[in-house]
Amino acid sequence: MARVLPQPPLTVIAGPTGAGKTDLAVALAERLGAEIVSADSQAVYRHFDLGTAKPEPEQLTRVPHHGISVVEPTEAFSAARWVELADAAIADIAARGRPVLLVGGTGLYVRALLHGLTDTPPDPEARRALEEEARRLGAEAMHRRLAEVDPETAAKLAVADLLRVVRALEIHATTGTAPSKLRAAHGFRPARYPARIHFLDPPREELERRIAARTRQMFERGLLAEVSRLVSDGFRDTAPMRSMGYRQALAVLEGRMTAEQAERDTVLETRRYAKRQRTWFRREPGTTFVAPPYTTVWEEAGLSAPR
RNA sequence: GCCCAGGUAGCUCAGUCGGUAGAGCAGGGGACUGAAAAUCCCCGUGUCGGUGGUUCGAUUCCGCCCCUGGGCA
Repeated sequence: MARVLPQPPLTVIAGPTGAGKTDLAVALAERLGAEIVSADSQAVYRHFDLGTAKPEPEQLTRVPHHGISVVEPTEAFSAARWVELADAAIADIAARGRPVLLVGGTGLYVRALLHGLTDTPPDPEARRALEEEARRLGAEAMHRRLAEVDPETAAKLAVADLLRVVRALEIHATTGTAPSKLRAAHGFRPARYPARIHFLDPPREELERRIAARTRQMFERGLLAEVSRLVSDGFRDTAPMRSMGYRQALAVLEGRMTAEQAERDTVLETRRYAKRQRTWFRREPGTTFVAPPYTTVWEEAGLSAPR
């Protein structure tokens, strides 16, 4: 665990896809002489460029970015690995005497960085065994089993949420302790970084417009071509291929969807995702929701908003 | 102008043998501790096109009107 040093609060710029995080962050970073650490679970993957809406090359040269295109899609990535990367980047930037701007919409990553995760690394073997059992016995049986070893966690998880049920059983299998106990103990640790989180929250209509425009642009710029390249490079069954936009583009290439359907579907999914992001950050401590033109973000950084 | 089929939730439609109605999609709310752009949970009142009539009671039956689609002129 990183040592908690006395430091000014970390400025975090969060917000739904399409709210304008990148543009704001780049402008702000230039004025502050800051560097940007990206908290985006998809932008970490190399080769997945168009559909993840990474910053433009021109923006990347204007301000140093960290956490973008840093792993191969075939690597098993995780929130914990991202935290390691982010910790290292933050330390580096601080050593250079420059401010840090944490920018991104992945709630789990932000929370993991700010508060840490429990010390329960994954156990691929245990997981594989559990997944195999789940295939044989079904979700109900797995949930029942979790209820025996950790009733508290079982009560919180829906039977159908196999992903979390299996992970909880995996933690129990490798540590011999109920995950709820580990989490409760973890809750008492101090924050790893004090932080001010600004959640960019455009009015619904505006956000919908921006999501639609941005999705159209992705397809126009050649998302289908990118995906076809990714498939022939062997990235068909990787995590980022499952994300919005990529999933739909793949369906088009495999003849399961028309291009129009794909674009429409991507817009819908992105809208829903934006809602989930809002829900997540609503209960993240230290978060303020701000509407465009986001002047309070500038003011809190000690600057006056441009124009 | 005539004939036929429809007009029910934002959309597509089901249904009520007369007791004011329900699915899918859309939409909304929520959960989230190492896959997280993932995974998962919950939420259905709307002048049943309008207006008269029959009836204790009409969205349901009858008349007329309006609208939409198709056919015939």
